[in-house]
Amino acid sequence: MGVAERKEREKEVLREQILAAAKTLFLEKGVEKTSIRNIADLIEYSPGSIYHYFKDKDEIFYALHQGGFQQLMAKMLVINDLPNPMDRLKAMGSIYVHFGLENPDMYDLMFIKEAPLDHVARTKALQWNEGEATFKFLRSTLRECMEQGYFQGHEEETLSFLIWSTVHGMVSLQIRRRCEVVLADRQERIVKDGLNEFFSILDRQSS
Amino acid sequence: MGVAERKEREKEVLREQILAAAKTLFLEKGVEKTSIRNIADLIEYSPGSIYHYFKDKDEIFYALHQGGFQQLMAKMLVINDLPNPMDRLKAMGSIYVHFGLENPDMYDLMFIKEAPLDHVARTKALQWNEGEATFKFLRSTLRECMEQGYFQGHEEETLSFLIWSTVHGMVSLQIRRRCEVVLADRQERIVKDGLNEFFSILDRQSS
DNA sequence: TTAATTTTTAAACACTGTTCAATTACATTT
DNA sequence: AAATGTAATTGAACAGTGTTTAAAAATTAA
Repeated sequence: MGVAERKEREKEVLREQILAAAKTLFLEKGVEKTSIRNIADLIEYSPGSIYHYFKDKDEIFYALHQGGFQQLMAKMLVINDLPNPMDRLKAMGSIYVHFGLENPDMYDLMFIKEAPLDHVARTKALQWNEGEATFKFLRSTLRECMEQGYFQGHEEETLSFLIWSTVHGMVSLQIRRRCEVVLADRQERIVKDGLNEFFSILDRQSS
Repeated sequence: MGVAERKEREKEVLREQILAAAKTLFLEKGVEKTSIRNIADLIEYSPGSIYHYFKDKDEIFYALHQGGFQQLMAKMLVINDLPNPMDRLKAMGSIYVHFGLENPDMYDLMFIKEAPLDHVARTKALQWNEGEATFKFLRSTLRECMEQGYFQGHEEETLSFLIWSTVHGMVSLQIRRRCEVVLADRQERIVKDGLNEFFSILDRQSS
């Protein structure tokens, strides 16, 4: 008698409904302005019922940010076509930056907001698997570049962090509106221009 | 009869009191967890009275973030002692990063939080003077480096943005706790190590 | 002393995340 | 079919948020 299994499935369906509603509202208005009551209204349930499916608001947005990492990872995987590791490294940078600029709210949740990491800190023992997987992907690509003679004298982990910081810095300054006031006229182009300058510096790190 | 002037001064005193109380609470608990009622309690006034001195909460935190820029600028000015522009550029990077790591809440307010720029957007015509002054300081230092033969083939404004992004990226990934989970063991050192790797790359941009 | 002006307050509004006792719905057992 | 047990759902409540506003208090000017 698979009644327990059916109820399990039904529960999962409602969980997904909550997440879908949360995502819709969140992409419209951002995390802060999406309330539990908003989500409950959209799926026509009472606010309290959401707490039978998620521990708190942070857990909902942790689940959403996981979807973001799957999106980003899927885009990243296409670089495996490129045989040259330096091309892969640069393609990763482009994909990362484009993802951030095209999905600013999701990027915000993944790399800026504290909500998902607050949840991580309270449950799993300081394990942010989503971020770690992405970082390892960068590290392994960089290692291949170093094996081909690039970035001699540098340390793999530190340089990976530096590269991540550079692209994250550009995206987050743009997303959090520090560009539109300092570089008003070039607002739209500045990140892409900056990325190209970055690539030309990377290319010169072969000797 | 200087009664108008005296009242003006008294009003200014209370404005400063509000800001001081806001700063105290904000450095203890951050922006979000500092409420108007908290500030009012601390100076022993009613919550409503604060709105006679500040338009809204954003204006209070805009005023606080101005103080942060003064702090940062004061620290920056000591680099004028250094005759070599490349030394000045690197010193600026060190000062910027140290400021961020030692004053994470203030850095957060200055370069990550949306509160101050929300206020900018609503009042002045898209002018963020504080950020602009700091950016111009970086640009003029970089220009001197380029005059000495560094960073040939690069564009001053774009490269300034790239350098800013790099240091901002490192600080903000650290502050928003994306390091402690990905680089758990090196959490404390990673930003300083990253900065040194960055300096060694900058030094090589002379040919 | 009266009139006018400024400052301050308490109360209210419309929200927020979260908890919890009570109710409803459903499945299992008698 | 009726009674029991369990899981899902609810509405109300709690303690908080930023902000507005009408009334009151304090201060200045006439």
